[in-house]
Amino acid sequence: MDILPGQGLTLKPRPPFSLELTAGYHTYFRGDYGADTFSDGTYRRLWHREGKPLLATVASSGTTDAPELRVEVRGSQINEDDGRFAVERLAWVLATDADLSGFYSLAQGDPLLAMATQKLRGLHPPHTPTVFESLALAIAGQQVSSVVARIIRTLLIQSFGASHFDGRTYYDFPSPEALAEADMAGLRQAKLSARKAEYIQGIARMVASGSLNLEALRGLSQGEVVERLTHIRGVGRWTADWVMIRALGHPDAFPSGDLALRRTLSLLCLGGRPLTPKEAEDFSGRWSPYRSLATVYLFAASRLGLLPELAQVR
DNA sequence: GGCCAGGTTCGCT
DNA sequence: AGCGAACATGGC
Repeated sequence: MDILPGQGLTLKPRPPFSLELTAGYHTYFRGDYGADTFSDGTYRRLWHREGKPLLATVASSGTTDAPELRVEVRGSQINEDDGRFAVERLAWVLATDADLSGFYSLAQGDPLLAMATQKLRGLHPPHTPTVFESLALAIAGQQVSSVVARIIRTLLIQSFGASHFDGRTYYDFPSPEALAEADMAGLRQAKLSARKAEYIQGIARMVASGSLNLEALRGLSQGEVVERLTHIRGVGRWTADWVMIRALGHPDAFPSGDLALRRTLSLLCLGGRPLTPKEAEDFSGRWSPYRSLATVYLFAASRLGLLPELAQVR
């Protein structure tokens, strides 16, 4: 077990940045969720590089306006390249380079967002390490309630993403290879429906075999991403929207089919009157070209129980 | 026990 | 194009 490097790495996010909010979001502000852990001010996440497990821990050593993160990387026989890899991953996962200024300017002219950005100042849009991870997570969570989604996702990660070192068990998101080789019974034990198991395994097999390169979606326009993703069996518009927000870091995606998002919109903006996906889409136009951040802030507010306060704004 | 949840596909009109 | 059913499962 090595710790890298002795003197400690630092990461300087673009201010304002709140580790509490950004890392917290990964766990739905509950301490842990799947492979992500955030407790006692420390964010932990494991992933693999060239088959080697790397455990990164991050704690804040600055403030929201002068942010600085202390990073530690652990693993066996790790080298400086592993360290660089880990820091790069962290920068992406915590979106440390994200520029919030345009969104915050827009928010000044929108009472609801003004309140949300004030409450959630420094929240950067959290990203999944890989496109595959967000895609599989999204499919696992299709249609079911967030409570059920959490159960299914956690089981999936615990069943296929375990990694052992230093006498402990840690979890990474399962590799495409692991899910490609999984037997149907195992996937069903993770409470996936036969259909979802089939979707996820199908994608895992294509990625593992090299016939589908999800990482190549980076750099394509939103329209192209939607086009390509929705051609994959099991992936509809909702799933593509979430992948663009969570994995690709697109600025202006909006999952207008999302029931939770529509309910939030209904409560905060329409006094409880239900709205259709089309209406939600039209409504979201006012937040363009920052609709991804608007979505992230609304979900963060919801998970932190801030919706009642925000509902007062209008 | 029935119905609804952070959808998607498939088979009908 | 648009509509309904099926799909698993937890919670109210």
